[in-house]
Amino acid sequence: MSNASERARMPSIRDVARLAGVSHQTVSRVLNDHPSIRPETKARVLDAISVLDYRPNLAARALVTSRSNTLGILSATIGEFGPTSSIASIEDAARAEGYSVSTLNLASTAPDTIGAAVRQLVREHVDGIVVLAPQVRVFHVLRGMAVSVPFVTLQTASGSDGVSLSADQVAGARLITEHLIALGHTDILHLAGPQDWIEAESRMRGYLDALLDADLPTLPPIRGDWTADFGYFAGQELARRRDFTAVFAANDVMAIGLMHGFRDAGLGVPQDVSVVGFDDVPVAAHVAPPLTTVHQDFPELGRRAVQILLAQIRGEGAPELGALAPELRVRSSSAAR
Amino acid sequence: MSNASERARMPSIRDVARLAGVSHQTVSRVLNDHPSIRPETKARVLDAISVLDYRPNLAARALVTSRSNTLGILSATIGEFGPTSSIASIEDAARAEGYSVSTLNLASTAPDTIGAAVRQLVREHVDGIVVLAPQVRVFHVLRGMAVSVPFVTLQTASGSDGVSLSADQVAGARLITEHLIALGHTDILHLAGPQDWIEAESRMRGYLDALLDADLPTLPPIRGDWTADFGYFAGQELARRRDFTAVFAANDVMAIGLMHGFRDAGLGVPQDVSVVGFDDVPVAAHVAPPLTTVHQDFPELGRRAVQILLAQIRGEGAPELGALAPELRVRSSSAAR
DNA sequence: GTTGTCGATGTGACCGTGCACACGCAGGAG
DNA sequence: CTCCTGCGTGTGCACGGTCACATCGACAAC
Repeated sequence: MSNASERARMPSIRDVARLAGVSHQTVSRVLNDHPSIRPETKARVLDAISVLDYRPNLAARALVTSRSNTLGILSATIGEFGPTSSIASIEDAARAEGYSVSTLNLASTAPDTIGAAVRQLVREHVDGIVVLAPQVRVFHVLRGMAVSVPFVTLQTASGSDGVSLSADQVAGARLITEHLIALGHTDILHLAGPQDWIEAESRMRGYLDALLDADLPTLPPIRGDWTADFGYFAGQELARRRDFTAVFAANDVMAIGLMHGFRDAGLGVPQDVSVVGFDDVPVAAHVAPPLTTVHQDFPELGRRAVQILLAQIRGEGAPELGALAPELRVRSSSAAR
Repeated sequence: MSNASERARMPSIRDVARLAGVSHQTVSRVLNDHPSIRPETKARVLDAISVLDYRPNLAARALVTSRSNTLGILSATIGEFGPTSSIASIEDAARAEGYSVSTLNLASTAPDTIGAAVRQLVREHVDGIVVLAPQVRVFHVLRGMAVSVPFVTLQTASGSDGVSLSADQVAGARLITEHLIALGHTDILHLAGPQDWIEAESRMRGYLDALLDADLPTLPPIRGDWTADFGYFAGQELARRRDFTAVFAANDVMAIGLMHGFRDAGLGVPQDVSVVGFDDVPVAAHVAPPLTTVHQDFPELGRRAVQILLAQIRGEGAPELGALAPELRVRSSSAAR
């Protein structure tokens, strides 16, 4: 009934030491498994630890070592499918390595917002940061601000300095564009992502490369915003023009909206026009018609990010990881011309 | 070129004090805006702070106050749409109140896994925990383990003790079932969520309540797993039976798969059978046919969770928040019989 | 004038760890 | 026998804050 449990201090390293009949330093050695310690002593300490149900105080440890065993995740993606899938796996991977994870969502990508976010994470003494901010701008800000902790960005590298990784977006886009070309399409339109997004640029580049290689004409791309609603309106508008027979949408969600727009305008997919997407979201296989798209292994991407970041933190060389090859998933939304 | 910057200690409260010509305690008072401090002194201190670019060391503060200004998020949902949307808003709300956020994903919901996760967060000294673990089992484990920090669960309360909140799932399910009844359907099937999930139970209850009130027969529900793939196979199977004219799927993703299954089996939606879902995922409005569903305000849910948790932490009374009313979104996948 | 109260500030201890260093003891080299 | 080396362990301090208490002057009440 009293506040006894509230007052009860957690057992400290010295309480353990007293019970085990050793000095606090010896306990510390056991905790950090220092080599030179007698097995018998170690056993006594471990005993005391379990008797008292002792847990090291992470704040105290962070204070003295000035490392927190925490990774920060800086995310500037509002509910996009890919990044969201990566986040969960980043977390798991980090926890598996004994790191905690502190997440921070960015509402805007204004440079000072980004700066403030990074500073906030630094304040929290994170040992490293994974950045999921696929906007070009964020990339530049980070490069310019001399972040004091190691960080990894999850996106296509646009330069060679700074550690960064991603699935090979260019290759994926090229793959799916070539798929359309192989089906006999010659007039292929691209419904792109927002200009600021690195992945939008990469996907467009892959698209352009494929067309160029095949000596096909390129149409001016439509700039979308990743949303299904935009895809829908674009579909309604585009149905009036008929100077294309296939559309490559930069992500599945826009592709689904686009098909809806075409449908409402009386255009059949894939009879009248082929539509393909990018990402392979879970419902892609089940919409009408099932969507041809490019599959990416987002969870693996997250795991690799952690691997690279930890190597950096520990001062090891970055593990050599080949680019993650995206895979074509051919379904029914694309057909021969 | 040297490691000068690496050696450079961050400025501490005493450095600031020295520069401002006051004691370290005065600086501390300024930081925690203590009332009795001369404006002039305060200005001098603030000056020194900005000159040195001083930032308080959170670990040191956490050590002495034994509070970390961090909230934990315990999530046992693998990529479900709803919880994922809530997480982002929980984070934002927490950051807005000056709290950091530490996220922890659960791979399994085994009791000891949950226990370990909670202990891990407690070890990290979080001041409170938001639990997004809609499984009944998790709920019971938490209730049984006397967690030493305040926590809030984001799900339908199945009892009155323990703070918990969610959109009113029962009401939403009832709403959409009544919609089907109003369209003249009398044989309505339910494609339910996994048995262990609280929300699956609530949605089923709403469905049953509506049928009971209307004196309609209930068919044994199908137990699904939330995935589109399951919905697809269920659709193919169910197409053989024709003892129903409408299906209420417990979430949109299953509904989309279900429609695909029906389609492949030659059944038209909504001509031959009506299909409705739950959640209102972004693509729901754009699949073929656009899906009738129930909209839930997940971000608001997250914000409220933080509000309640902080009130608990600060020892204030819980703010009285009415249940979040879900809204019916009628589209084309449901039609009169 | 003495005493009490209050505002503004300083002093020192303490939170729970890890680190640098010291110490005793054993064993091998000279 | 002395010296050195390395193992196993202990001692004291530092990390960067906050808290309890002391101090000191001004001013009001008696």
